[in-house]
Amino acid sequence: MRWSQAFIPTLRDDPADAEAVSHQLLIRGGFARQLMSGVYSLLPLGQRVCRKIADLVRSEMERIGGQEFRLPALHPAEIWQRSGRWEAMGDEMFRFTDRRGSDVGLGMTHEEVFAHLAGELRSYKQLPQIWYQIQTKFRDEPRPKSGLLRVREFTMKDSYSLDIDPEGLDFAFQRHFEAYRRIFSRCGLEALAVEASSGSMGGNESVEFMVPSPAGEDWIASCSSCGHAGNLEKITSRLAPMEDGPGLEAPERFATPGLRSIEDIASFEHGAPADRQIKTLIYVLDGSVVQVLLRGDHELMEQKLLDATGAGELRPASDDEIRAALGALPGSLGPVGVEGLRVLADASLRGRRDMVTGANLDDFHLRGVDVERDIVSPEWLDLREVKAGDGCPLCDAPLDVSQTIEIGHIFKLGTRYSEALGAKVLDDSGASRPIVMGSYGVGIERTMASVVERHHDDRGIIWPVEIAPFEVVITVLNPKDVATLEAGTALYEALLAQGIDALLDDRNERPGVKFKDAELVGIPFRVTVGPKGLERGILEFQPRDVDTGQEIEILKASVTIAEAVLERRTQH
RNA sequence: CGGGCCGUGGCGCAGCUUGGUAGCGCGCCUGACUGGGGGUCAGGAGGUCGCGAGUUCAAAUCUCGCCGGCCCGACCA
Repeated sequence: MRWSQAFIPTLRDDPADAEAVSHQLLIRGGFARQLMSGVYSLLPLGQRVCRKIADLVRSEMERIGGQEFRLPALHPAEIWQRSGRWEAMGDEMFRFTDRRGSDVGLGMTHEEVFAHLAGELRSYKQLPQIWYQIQTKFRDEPRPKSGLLRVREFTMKDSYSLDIDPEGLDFAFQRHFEAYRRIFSRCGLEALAVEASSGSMGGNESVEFMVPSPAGEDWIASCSSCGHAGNLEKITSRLAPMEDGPGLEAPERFATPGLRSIEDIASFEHGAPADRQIKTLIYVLDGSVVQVLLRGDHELMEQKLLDATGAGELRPASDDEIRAALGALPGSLGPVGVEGLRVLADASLRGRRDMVTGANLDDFHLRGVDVERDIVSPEWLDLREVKAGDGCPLCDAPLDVSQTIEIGHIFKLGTRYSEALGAKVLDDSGASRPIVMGSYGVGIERTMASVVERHHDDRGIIWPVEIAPFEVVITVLNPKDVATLEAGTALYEALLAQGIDALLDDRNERPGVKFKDAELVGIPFRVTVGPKGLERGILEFQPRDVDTGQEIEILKASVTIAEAVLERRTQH
């Protein structure tokens, strides 16, 4: 491609509404443009990068035996009703009614369609299968943000494994795990594999691939000692044991006028430090009011509450609901003596004595509370949010907490979708069995944006060669100088002939403009062709990630450059 | 869905308080000079001031409504 003919609309200034680095650079560099909230056009450069990522993903899927499909984006309501997700997805699914009055949804993922197709399988002998596609997904996100990181229309590679039994699923899952490691590594990303909550996908085990970034929306905890890591929605921690005194024979009420918060009680002279308090939260879980108990210095992780109870919906109770249930308002709530309400307690409270909590009487608290003695049939669950410094659940070393982007998620689904959509095969004894499924996703544009988050400097993007829009840019300093332009063009053609993705910057621009653009756009190698060098028979060759260039002989240039590029293409 | 902010040439912004000729930088077009880090000079094009009502002799500016976008939170395979 000749830059003078290319559509690469670079901008000198960052767009005012771009916050994330990847957003700024992808817009400024001419890779993408916003069409509406959460919807972007990929320009030629962005399309080239995404195509390379998709091709790379495709090659790794084929490597583990994946077969590519092309599936509709338009889905009849019926198959989603069968899996129960037509309702469950709520407003996040784009929906419309066609001219005949049928409900149609835009596909946000393809478990249903693949499970429907899997209904054509008859025998265990046809298994295992890995089916995949790389296509557009639609999700009506409540809040699109951060450029291409969180959007409403995007490209996803999603694959599905079909097996006769859980052991087969385990194997397919492991194969995907390895494929994903290769995919992200080839993209130049060090992705952390973490234990994750499966959310509304169902299933019992899932692993997310996370890239650390300040633009991320997920928080993970990881152990630098043993490598254990998990999404904060999932991971638990080991806490230092608390030494409680004997406490009182029975809880004792005391006045706490105007004291509402854990902090208030902690600083009250007759109170207790936060870790000696019981925090009482009232939630409505699938329509019924429940008590949630945590240690005073802990926060509730709502996703854990959903996962632990299997509930579909959760919200904090209103003040009216709380008063009706407990007779007091937030600030004076406690679990002691409460009957008829489900009590969900974080495991950190187990066995604690001599605690302080609300008395269910406004402006009064109780001291000397013995959890086992005074609370009616609590259900012990892991509900608290892990904090940095908590002990690793496996090795007790302190956990780090970091902000990350989720670029891949792999799930063991089990038989939920195959049962709902009738995907069954006969096993070796002639019995009908539902196919055991796994589901595995990678966001293509999000991966591109994540690479930018990880690979940039103050001048622009620094693409890994494997997914760079072009591998080499030849900067012709003065295209009006015939000899210079001819030398640049000859090198360009020589590189193309060797299969190198080269871009010839033949624009009639000042050198500074062309250098700035090349750096902004992030092409991994730049060759500068100028009259002064030509007189000496040399060109300047400079990798984007290095500060200084090196001189190379013009006669050997195409070979030298091609070698450098090939060396940086990952081996596979 | 709650809270905050913003819509003025392609991009970044000023003008709005106190109503009266729409402005700046960059970019773009033409020409000349220049040619190793966003160069200089000269000339030029380009704006329904988000949309709609209202107030007014007069609205980018004041009022109301709507639409769109961004950020924080809630939510989120």
